[in-house]
Amino acid sequence: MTSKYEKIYNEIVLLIQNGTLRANAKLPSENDLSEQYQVTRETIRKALKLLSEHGYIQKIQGKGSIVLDVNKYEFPISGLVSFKELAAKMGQRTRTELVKLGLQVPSDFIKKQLKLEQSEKVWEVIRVRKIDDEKVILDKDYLNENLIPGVTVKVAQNSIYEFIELELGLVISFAKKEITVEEATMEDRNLLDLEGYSSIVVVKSHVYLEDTSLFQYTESRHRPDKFRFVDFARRH
Amino acid sequence: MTSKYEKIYNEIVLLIQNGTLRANAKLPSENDLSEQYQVTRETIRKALKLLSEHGYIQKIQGKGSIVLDVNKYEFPISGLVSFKELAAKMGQRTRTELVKLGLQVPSDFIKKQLKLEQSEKVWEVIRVRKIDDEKVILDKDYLNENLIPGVTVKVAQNSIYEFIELELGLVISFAKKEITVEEATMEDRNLLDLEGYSSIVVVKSHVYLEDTSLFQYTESRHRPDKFRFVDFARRH
DNA sequence: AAGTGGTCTAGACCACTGT
DNA sequence: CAGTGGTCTAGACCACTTC
Repeated sequence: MTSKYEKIYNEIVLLIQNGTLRANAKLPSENDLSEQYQVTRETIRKALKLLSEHGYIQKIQGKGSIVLDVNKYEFPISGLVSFKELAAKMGQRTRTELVKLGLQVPSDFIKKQLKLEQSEKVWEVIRVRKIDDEKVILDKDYLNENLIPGVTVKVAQNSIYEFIELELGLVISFAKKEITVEEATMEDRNLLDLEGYSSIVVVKSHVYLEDTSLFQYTESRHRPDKFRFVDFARRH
Repeated sequence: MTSKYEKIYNEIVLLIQNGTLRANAKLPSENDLSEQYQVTRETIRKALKLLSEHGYIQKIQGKGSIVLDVNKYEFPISGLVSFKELAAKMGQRTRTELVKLGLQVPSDFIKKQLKLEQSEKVWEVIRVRKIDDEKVILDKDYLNENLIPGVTVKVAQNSIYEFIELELGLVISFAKKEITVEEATMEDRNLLDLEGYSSIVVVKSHVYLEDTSLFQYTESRHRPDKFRFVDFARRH
């Protein structure tokens, strides 16, 4: 069940993406929109709030709402998006290789990252991401087996997030991410095509479910020249 | 004039930051809060929406709102925060050196970045940021002089954002940012203490005012070991 | 069944922008 | 001044969780 304001949001996003609403165009006023969509103004405002938060429009008091210049085919590691979802936007240029999948007693470091009690096990999933046939990203995932049971080779080769959301019916809610640059390890050198680069861009994520339980710790290790992070930020 | 929901938001943030509301504690229900603050539930919900977006709480349908574990003294380059605002959180360990301030005819590159017409001039502001007496960040700012007139040495040494918001009375609204890793230039080597590092983390920003006019292009160039980007992201 | 958050309505008043 | 977005109200119904 999608709400009215989400439907309106999606419709307007489509209008912007297919060019019906161009950059710098003015949206109809909130009153007009509430007339058009046969809902109250507050419902329109919820849709416009979403558009504004996602960088599609700018609201200006007393004037109206303006369509912003969206750079569509950016590479948005921003937000909380799985590699498979990213790859879909990049076309046929990406490929994933599963290096390792196992159910393990975690190291002290992983135990600390996942805030585990004694004797809980974790899935270790190590994957190499190829872009244009170069191995440029090393993803090391650690998943709490109590929360995420039954990870298979098939799942790891396809998409863990898809498995969690569709098969297990869980809702992924939020993540805390940290980007740093570190010296490449022996593992990085062995598994990636580093081409002489000696440092690695590391994106560390702690990912949580809707009920605030921490289910995943990930290190996504990128060759520096292939790393790009794009962000839209509003000032508060 | 701050709205009711902003006041309520600020009050609850304070309760979380000073420990009155600890991590994993449950907030009163929305009905209780609307009773407490003598406002309607929708107004409470606006305050809670803000708290949720900023990573302070998690709302769970049918259950309630839970205080999240906020890592307070992180280094949040996330969002849209000036160096001076950041420095305030880091205590007495930072210092800014103004390297260059001038009003110039822009290069083709800058003209393109700022989408300038013919013959418009820009302020070039080059500053080195020291942390613990090491020169680790090189900030190169380019400001459209038509929009931001009268930048002085004093302003550049203190805070350009403070000048824009307080002196000029303009409202900074949003930015598009991009993080990449590049080879250090001669300029980087000359102005920073690179300590043998050959690459630089570059944060490029296009910053806009409330009326969607683009007023600033910035390159913030960080020594890799001193760079850290922290982000809170919700999945949509 | 009771309590929670999620959505939606119909209306009001305000602050700001343009003419 | 009219038209815009920003805030707030009082009430309704729904979906979900817990007992």
